[in-house]
Amino acid sequence: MPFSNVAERREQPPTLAVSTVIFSLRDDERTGRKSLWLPLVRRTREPFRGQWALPGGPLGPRDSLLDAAANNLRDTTGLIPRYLEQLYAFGDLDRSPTRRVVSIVYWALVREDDPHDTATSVLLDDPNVAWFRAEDPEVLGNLAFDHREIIEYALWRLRNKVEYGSIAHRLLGERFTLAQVREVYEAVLDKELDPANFRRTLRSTPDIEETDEFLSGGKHRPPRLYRYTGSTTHPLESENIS
Amino acid sequence: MPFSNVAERREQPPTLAVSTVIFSLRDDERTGRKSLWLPLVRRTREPFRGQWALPGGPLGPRDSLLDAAANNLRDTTGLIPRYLEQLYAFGDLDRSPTRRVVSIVYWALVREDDPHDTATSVLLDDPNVAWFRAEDPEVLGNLAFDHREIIEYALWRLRNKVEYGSIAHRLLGERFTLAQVREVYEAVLDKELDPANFRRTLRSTPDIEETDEFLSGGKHRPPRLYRYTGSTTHPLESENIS
DNA sequence: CTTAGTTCTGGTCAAGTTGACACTAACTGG
DNA sequence: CCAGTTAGTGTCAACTTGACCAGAACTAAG
Repeated sequence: MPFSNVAERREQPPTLAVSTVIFSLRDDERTGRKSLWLPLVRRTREPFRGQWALPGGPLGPRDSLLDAAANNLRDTTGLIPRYLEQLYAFGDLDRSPTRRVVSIVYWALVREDDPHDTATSVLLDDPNVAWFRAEDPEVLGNLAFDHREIIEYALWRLRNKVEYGSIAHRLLGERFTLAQVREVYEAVLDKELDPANFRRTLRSTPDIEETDEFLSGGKHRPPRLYRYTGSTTHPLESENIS
Repeated sequence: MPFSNVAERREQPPTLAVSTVIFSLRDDERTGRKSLWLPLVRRTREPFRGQWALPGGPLGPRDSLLDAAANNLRDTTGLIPRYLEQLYAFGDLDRSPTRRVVSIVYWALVREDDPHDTATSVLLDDPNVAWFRAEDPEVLGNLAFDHREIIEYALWRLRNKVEYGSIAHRLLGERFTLAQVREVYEAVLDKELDPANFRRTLRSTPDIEETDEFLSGGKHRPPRLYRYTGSTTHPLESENIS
């Protein structure tokens, strides 16, 4: 351990790191509904060796914050999310037991079946990366650093955001049924919604556009597919990955 | 200038700084209504010497991010806001022409007549600190660094926030009339609101409580004073200044 | 003292939105 | 072709919203 006491390490200039909370929608046998999952990486070094943590790493001198988050994510998990938004900067003095670290945390929404998302292969092969239910108390209770608070804050932000904006499409594919959008809302808000009323409100927003296609294969009338148009987020919050 | 070219300075570890956008509500003769004002400090050193900039400074090794913002604000402007919330971390490579700087930006809402707010004296005596209309194009067009974008983003966040939460009371005193709350909304949203309807909606929220007092002195029927109760913000976003 | 001017405050009404729910449409699988 | 399942439409009552009216309660002018 590089510093023997708190006073000493506090004199060091703060280190800058970047981490990411990634949410995806997956089936949850426990509830029968879909719910939110997130990938974690196992720490291979002290402190917190062996415990699960958010993917992250130091800020390189040549990377913007966003690039640093995206690059690190690619390297540690194989994920290349289309959507990455800054969540919060965490800078308390005692976040890490060994050094003063300020972490800029990003959050991402990914789709299980995204073609960009090469993660499936990487994640399956690497025992140090795995997906967990975002609200599993077992998981949240044993994370490294202050990552529990970070995830809980990310969940809070997600809920707030889904309520008054449309980010649901980021968890879905290019085309989607209204029932899929409803599943997103149900997973995030954790309650059931009336399909008919939900349809009515969604169709009244200008952001979602009907296509001529239908999704067949279910044991029922094939639902129409829709497409997302429009952008309600601030430029700062919708930068694209370079 | 410490580094002669871009490639060289980019190899340096990023410097961490903290800045703050402070909004206050003041009379605006131009519109007749109240509008948002913010204090800026004149830069005394290169780069951007002589131009106006947000108050800010480097992150000290012993300060949390919030403390750093609060302390710096006190030292440069004399302001001690009750409310300080993290806005965003700005970290693009070319924000500063001389060094790589990552700035954690906070934003604050202060009241003109806050007893905490010792700023009046300091601000009046110091020619390098002054208040400006937050949306004055003259001012926004001549700021140092990327501070124009930062302020515009802060305004955007403020509008979003005031729409679905109650932060108006932070710009007002302990007790306030409903008309004062309406003035806040009118200033932030930049449109007039119907007093009767506004009253109806405000009184239906549980966050605002009637008192037995009335405000006399106006040339009209004295309005009842109200008090704010309740807290809708996430713990992370309502930390108190130490 | 009266009256004009002002804002506060309570109310009404029509239009729009929301939640609950009934019912028909269109597919699959036996 | 019939049962099962979800898609999608329609309706109704309750609630919310915006526009506006009118009385209440103060100050200031005469």
